[in-house]
Amino acid sequence: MQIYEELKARGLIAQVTDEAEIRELVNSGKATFYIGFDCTADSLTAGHFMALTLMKRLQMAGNKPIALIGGGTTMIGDPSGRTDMRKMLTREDIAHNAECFKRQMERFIEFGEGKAMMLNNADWLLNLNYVELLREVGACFSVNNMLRAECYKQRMEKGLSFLEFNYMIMQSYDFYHMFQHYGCNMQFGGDDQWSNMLGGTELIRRKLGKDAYAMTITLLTDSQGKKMGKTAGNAVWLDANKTSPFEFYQYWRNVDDADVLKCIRMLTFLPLEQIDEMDHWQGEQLNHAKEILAFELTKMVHGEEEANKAQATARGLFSGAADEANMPSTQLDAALVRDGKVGLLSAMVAAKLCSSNREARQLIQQGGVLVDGEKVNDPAFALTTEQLGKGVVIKKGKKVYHKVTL
RNA sequence: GGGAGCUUUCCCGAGUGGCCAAUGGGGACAGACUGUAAAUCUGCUGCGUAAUGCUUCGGUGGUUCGAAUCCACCAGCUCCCA
Repeated sequence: MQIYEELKARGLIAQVTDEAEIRELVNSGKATFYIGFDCTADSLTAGHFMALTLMKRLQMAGNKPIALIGGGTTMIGDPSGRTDMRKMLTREDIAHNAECFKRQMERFIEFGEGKAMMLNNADWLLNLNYVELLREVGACFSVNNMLRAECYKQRMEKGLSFLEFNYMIMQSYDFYHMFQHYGCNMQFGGDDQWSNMLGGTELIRRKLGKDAYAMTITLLTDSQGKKMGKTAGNAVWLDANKTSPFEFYQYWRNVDDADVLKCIRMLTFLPLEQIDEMDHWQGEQLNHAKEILAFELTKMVHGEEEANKAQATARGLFSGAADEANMPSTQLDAALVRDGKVGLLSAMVAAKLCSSNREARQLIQQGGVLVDGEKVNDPAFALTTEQLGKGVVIKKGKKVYHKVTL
């Protein structure tokens, strides 16, 4: 099976500009393609991960990836898929974030001579001259068409600033620039980028009379149609300091039945034949599929060793025999000790299991807290220093485990 | 540039002088049931408690015994006219 067919079979392709041409291009390994990453945070997220795997897949098929760091476009902020304006970031923040992105990407993609390239659009966007740009590319864009683009339409009610309106032009310019200077003939991106990407192919056609292609990746959404890769509004990060390998593992371990196979197919590198076999798994069997998913992804992001640890910890915890070695832990501040004890409430807040004593108390009263396997009903419960010396496992709800020590 | 309106707790959205920490919905979290799933039902959702305590309703200042609610100014946003 060739790469294009594989991508299709994995359900990764959402929209393409010209299927026949693109198939030919990627299958023959002649594509030089880019994917842009706007550096709005200091770590990549699970959402970016899919784009990285796609780069890798295409690289393995002989194509040449360009990872474009959005040092310039982040200065503007992409309005696509958002109902409010992004917070403006400073140049320093953006530079810092770009650096973090770079380090994380290097773990997945091989960069270097003849391999993948990493570029930063700050290098050409930040020095553009306004009037020149307007004359050079501004003339090629129809405001009428832009306003019809899906990504702006959604914003017509809430309001759209001129700054954000220009995002499409910047992204188009990126493609145009890389087409000329790096032979980049294709762009990939999330499906919400479709209109921005078309802007680029259109610009290249108008300015250079050449064809360039665009393809979007299916957005990874759960069965409710919500974007995956977030917990309680927080992103699942690839940085181990922001989302520990255990938490990362658990996130995937807990996906809905309805989404496991889709995730395995889209995100892992397991052979399709193997995945097809899992396809008819039902009920409890899917639990095993979830384990496979969680393990595979953790392995790719944090390495095999961490994946094994996370899996062992998870298995131990949920089969009752607690293996405390790898669970998240917190060392309590000695200042919390009163009369040789630390109140459970303050311990839980210190471990960030709750945001306030109030919340912790409520949890305890509802029977949601176990200390070393014993249910605690008394909010005044305290942990002795001897206990803490050995380490105490606090279980919040069904699946949050945390070890506290002194 | 002129005019109208809006700004409430995580989100949407009630509330137009005391009965408001503030209706309702969503989400989140917890309990039961389960397969570390979904659905369902229940609880809970500012902070702190011995407590009728404390701090909130864009910002600042004012009126009042008392304001999220009234007034003034400022800021942000939306709409209409130019």
